[in-house]
Amino acid sequence: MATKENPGEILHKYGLKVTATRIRVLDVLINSPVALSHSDIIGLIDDPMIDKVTVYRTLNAFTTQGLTHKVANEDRNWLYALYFHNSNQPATSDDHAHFICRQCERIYCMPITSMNPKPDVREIGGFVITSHEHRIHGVCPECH
Amino acid sequence: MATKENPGEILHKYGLKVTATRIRVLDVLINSPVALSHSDIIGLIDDPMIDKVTVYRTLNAFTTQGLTHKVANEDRNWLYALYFHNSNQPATSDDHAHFICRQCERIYCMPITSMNPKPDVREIGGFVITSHEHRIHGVCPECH
DNA sequence: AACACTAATGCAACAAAGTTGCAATGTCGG
DNA sequence: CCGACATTGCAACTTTGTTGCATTAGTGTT
Repeated sequence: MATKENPGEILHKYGLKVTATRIRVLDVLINSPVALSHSDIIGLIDDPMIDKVTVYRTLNAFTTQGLTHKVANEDRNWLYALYFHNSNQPATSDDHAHFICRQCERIYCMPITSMNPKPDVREIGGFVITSHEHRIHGVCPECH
Repeated sequence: MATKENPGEILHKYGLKVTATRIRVLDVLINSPVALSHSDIIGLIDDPMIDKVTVYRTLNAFTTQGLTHKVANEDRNWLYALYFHNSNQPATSDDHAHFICRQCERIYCMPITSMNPKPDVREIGGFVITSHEHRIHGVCPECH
């Protein structure tokens, strides 16, 4: 799995210049089982010298390059997660679901399973379906 | 269908005091086939005397009382829609889907159909599922 | 190892959506 | 019609995220 590589190699592979802030942000993402917000990441890095704008731009660069994807939480803040977590091959936003724990409010990116069925029609009443996003609410393993 | 009643009756039925702003906001929602943002509603009322804070509080009151529900759009702004649109019985957030047009970006609240399958398991890998929200992307009838 | 090209950073200022406090006003049951 | 209580309107504020720009740093080439 891609997380066996070190952050520098991963950044290079995704066409991103290797800088100190990017390594630290990527490291935090690699070590998280859940999607993280900008403020989560700032908190986990826990260094007053880190610049918030640089972290915003880092996350946007990661997402543009396809290293991460973003998903809005229930408070409508962006959360970021690596694409290659929970699967061996790169995922796209179309082929995984998001599990939102109603207790801890954390969001897990889930691989496709029977919990996440695709629509079985491609068109209905003039509405043409091209993709779907499944947001599954419940309680995560840590919360019970 | 509930939209045959007038706005005053509807407000009363949902335990909301009948005021001029509430009637105007409800009227805009009744006449829209899609979910509307705060700024959409302000624009449709088109009266410089309308107060934005009052409209925010009106929409929160509608949602608290179960007259409307809110859904975040792709820009993570809240959109509001009547619960009783597109169905005869009141819907909950659990049993309908949202169709997001990738061209006009409008969001339609859809009744349950085969486009919107429920997860066929209630638990997987320690994740207990209690509800799901289906966000379906595609092109709406107006855009092709 | 040094160079130069280009991208990334750090700082301040800004933007948009939405909330809060509070005095003034309006609604509605009795 | 009155009084209790909810709603309104205004200003100030909060939070999240973006933009502009001068400075700094990474990277491929020589």
